[in-house]
Amino acid sequence: MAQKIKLSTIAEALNVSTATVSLALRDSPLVADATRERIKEHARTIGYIYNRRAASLRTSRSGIVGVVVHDIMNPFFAEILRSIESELDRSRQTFLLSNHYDQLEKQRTFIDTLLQLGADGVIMSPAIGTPAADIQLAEANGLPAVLIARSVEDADVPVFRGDDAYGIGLATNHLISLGHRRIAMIGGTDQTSTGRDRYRGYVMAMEAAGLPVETRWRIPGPRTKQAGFEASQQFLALKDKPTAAVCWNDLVAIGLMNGIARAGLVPGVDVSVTGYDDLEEAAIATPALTTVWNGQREVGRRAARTLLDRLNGVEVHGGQELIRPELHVRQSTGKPVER
Amino acid sequence: MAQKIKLSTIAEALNVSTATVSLALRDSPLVADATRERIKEHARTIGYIYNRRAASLRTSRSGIVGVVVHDIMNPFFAEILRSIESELDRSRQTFLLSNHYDQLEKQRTFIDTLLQLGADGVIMSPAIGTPAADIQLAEANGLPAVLIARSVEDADVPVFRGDDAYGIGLATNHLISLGHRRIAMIGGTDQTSTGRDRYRGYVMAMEAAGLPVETRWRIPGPRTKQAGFEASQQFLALKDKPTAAVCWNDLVAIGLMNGIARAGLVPGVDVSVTGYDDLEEAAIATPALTTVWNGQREVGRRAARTLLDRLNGVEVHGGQELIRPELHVRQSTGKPVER
DNA sequence: CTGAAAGCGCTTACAG
DNA sequence: CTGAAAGCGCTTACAG
Repeated sequence: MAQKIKLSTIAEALNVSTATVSLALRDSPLVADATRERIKEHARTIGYIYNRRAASLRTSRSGIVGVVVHDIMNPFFAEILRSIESELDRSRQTFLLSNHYDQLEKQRTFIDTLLQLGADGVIMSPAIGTPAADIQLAEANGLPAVLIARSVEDADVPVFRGDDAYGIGLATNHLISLGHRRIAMIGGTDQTSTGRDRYRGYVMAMEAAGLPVETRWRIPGPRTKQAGFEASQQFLALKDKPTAAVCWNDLVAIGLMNGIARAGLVPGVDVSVTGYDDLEEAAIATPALTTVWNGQREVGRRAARTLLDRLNGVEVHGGQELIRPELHVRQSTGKPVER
Repeated sequence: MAQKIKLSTIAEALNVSTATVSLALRDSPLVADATRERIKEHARTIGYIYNRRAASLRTSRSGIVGVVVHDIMNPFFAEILRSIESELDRSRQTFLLSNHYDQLEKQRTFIDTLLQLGADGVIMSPAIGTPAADIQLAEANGLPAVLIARSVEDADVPVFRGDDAYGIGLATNHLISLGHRRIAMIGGTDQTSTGRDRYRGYVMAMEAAGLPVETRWRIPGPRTKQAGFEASQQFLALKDKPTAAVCWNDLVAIGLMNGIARAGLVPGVDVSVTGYDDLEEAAIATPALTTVWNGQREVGRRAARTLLDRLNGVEVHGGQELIRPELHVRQSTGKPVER
């Protein structure tokens, strides 16, 4: 690798100042057209590489936006990420991705890295137990934050998430209207705002219909296909086995249906199952999954836009913005069959 | 946000030089223990944030490693990424992730960003059509590269991937040994080294067993669950319908099985299906999928280690390193049933 | 429209 | 063991 090419290399070769080169490369109208073209042409031919670290040290804007979620491999987040990506792409921000796997320490390390790199902002689905102080620390050091999927109490930043209580109510009421009276709730945890809201939505719907809510019908925990698959055993062994299951998300629902099928029962007939999120996969599952669309693309798009607005100095108010979910009925739910 | 805290803030407060502070914070043995502790303690209490841009401008090491793959949401890559992540984590490198969706332009933009940020290295699954020159450009500008999953002709860098011809041979031979004679190959493309190798492995196994290879039994293209699902129609309408299908990967296989089930046939009985990759999902599919373990974790781990070696100045030789796949037999394959 | 000079916040020889 | 000074490669007032 030859001598490093920098602004001054170009400046010397063309007999102009580095200031002129700098301005020309950034298409400043201050530079005469001819000069600008000459400079850009030369930069291209000698293979000049812009040094963003140097620029950012000077300007204190880095062009980096951090995104941290529980797990990027989870298709729910994957769909959100895709829409954040496409939104950010057009603004020429680089996005730095990370998982925290719900470990506060990992999340802190990532935020620290962003601060060190002088990132312009962060979009995060906060790890379980994130204190408001962690977010305030970021904000206080010039790293504006926008939350997705989960909220953090007392953190005065914008939050975009689905209306979980309402959404799970749609699924529960759908089952009730089909005639189900014993309905289980599988998966989720009380440690997240989402978990609490969904359970509350389920209980409210049951009670509004005058149906009993048995604590043993709740199997908390599962959030993955594998865990849903394993939960099927517990579900099938339940005394007064429910005829339907409201699942935490599509992954749990699909796993549960696989487990039910493995046990020789027919999901959608012997047991009605609802999912949540409406992943691409829901429509091609067997049977096709009745589920609640959770507005992933919308969440990602609005979170990204809001952050970009903040970066551009637009005044943005904190607080939750709830996306309204929709029920998508398919083949995994039907009238109850008693055997 | 108050006055920005920097090295000199600490130096002035404690009446030492910035050099001493800099050394102390990086645990240099050159600094007396007492001084070091005093400095670190003070840095902590006033909330000092290390400015990596400034440091990296000076040292020309950034602590950033780029990783770019076709699609991080694809579980095959997801598993590779997880192992890269855990390997990189212990070396305190930050990793910058990106998708290129097989678009050369996106890949180029990403590599360019890495160069501008002064990244230390890149691990990539090259986009279809990546010329060796793209990789040489990176290397020439001080960005060492390591390839995963696909190779690029004439690029003299380390490559880690599975032995695809051998692996698909395992699946094909398994079906042949069960008595299948008409075997389809679903998915994949001739535009990637992986695609060519897998098709070659299938053809070789068929010919070695003296079986005919009909071009209409090949349905190229599908690489996703959705596409596999859609391909089932074409497959089921085939003249002399094959009794088994070797699929490009687990996603295609699961999609295909869903499509077969939707048509009223029983996958694993009426049609035997094999996958490729052995994703976590393969074991809980219905029926459980017979597939070929493709060594994702191994690929990620070794690619990351090799890159870290290069960063530490260890001499590394270019060229392919093939991970040997293994057949995992489950319920989706059985003796042929003629109707 | 263009140039000379200062400065962003670190680290690294070098001197003591 | 510690300090004074130069320099990494940009951008930004300021002057002309």
